[in-house]
Amino acid sequence: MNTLTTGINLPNGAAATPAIGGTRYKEVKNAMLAALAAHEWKGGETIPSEKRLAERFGVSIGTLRKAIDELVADNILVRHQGLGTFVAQHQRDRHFFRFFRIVRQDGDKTYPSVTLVQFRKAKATRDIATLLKVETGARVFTFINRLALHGETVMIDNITVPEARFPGLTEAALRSRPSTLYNFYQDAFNINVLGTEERVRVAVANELESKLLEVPHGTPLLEVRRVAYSYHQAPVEVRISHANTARYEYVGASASHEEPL
Amino acid sequence: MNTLTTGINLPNGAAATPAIGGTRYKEVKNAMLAALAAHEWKGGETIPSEKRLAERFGVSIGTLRKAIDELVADNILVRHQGLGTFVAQHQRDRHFFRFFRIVRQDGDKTYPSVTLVQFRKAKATRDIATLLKVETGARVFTFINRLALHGETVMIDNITVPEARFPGLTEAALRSRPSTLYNFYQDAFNINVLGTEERVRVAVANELESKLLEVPHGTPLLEVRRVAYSYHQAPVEVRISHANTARYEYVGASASHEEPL
DNA sequence: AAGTGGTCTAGACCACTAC
DNA sequence: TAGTGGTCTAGACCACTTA
Repeated sequence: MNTLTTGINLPNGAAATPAIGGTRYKEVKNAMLAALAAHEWKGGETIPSEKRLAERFGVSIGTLRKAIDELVADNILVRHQGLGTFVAQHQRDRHFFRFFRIVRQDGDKTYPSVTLVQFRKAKATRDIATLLKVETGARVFTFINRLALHGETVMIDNITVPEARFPGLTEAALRSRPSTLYNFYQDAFNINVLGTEERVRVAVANELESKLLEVPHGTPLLEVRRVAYSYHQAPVEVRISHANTARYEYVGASASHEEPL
Repeated sequence: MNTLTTGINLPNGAAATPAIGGTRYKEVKNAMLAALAAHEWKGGETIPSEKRLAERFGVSIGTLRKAIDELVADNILVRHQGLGTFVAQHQRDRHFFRFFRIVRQDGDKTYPSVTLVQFRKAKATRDIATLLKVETGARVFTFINRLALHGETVMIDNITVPEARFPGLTEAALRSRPSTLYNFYQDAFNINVLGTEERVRVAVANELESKLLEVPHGTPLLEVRRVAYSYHQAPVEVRISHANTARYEYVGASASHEEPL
């Protein structure tokens, strides 16, 4: 009952940002997400220090940290003690296996060697358009990658991205990208893939796939349909993969806190 | 430079528990995990209040809360404002779809109707024994479930559990369980399934499966191999599922913070 | 040495639940 | 009304990085 301390804490709702989120730290988180989506801070860059951000949003360090905690848990930010907080960047050696989930049956994980097999402009089919949330017939780029592990072709990726989000994408740029595909999206088009949804079923090899995978026409394959999302759950890529699981397999759900990579 | 406040914080390492974990809240988390593994608090029960636990472990409420935060993130504890903190319990309507990942191709999620098809005692094969971390030839129970969705048989589960952890398991008990299988493990054997690992590939229907799934012998099916883990990553169940993905499919990795159910 | 994030504290106030 | 968890604060001290 210390009446002297009454009123020390600001009443809730007096936040500097008008964003709605129920609690202060949610408001701060949303404000930071908005800044990220608006490219105020870009992939790989450092964001302002906790102290500065706390002042900017008019909250205490503890509250600011709780907002950042969640953005780190979402793999959107990365903290480095002594260095600062960074916008997470897709890198070959970091988080690559969070998206690439094909491993040898003995558990061995290796990076695939990727070859671009086909690249063309096209118009979105109804199904693809629905997944990408664009109009049916909207202009898209579609390309096919062949993935090999230990020298063996294991999977064929059929990838579609909307032209509106990837203006000026060319086959040459795709071929000469220095790192992973998602790193390329981030560097060249400011598109940050934050998460994916995948559905898996059995399919059958078509002509191209049976040729590239060196299996008989009609061989059953594992089909993985992926939609990749950026900020605000905006879909940015649809990918249909067909894998030969004779010696490799798909790492499915883990149903526990995300495995450390 | 307020010398008066020097020494207010206890030097690190003066924790009440001898458990090692780098930081105080990790120590507290480990101590709580140990208490949970030792069944000091059982599934569905409430644990002591934050205030009491903070006193017990000799830390402040904030530190205690950080330990509980992680246990909640791991789906081991559940908080209810005004009620208390509980040991999470497997329930049909809560988290069921975290483990059951077969949905209709249009995305529709329904509970499967499960029928026990076979139950017998057996000895662990080398492969199963390796996964369960028991001796080859150790006594196990193995049973087969048929799962139907919308009246259609979609998946056959072949489940193996070690007898040492499931003493006295009977076919009758399995059949008369009132809720989900993992809820039954928890209630009847104090075994809390905390996470799973799954690998997916294409397989082929054997005689029993083709009969139950009503597909021709040799039809390609989706094979899901699961190992379920309890505290300390102890494996408690191996499950090999074969699914007909003509109208249903497997919900794969999400690569973002765990989807809200 | 200066600046960053990482941990920890002690306590206020709010929201919810049960009695 | 009492007890619980949920949010927020203000600040101390530690560990790490760079210069």
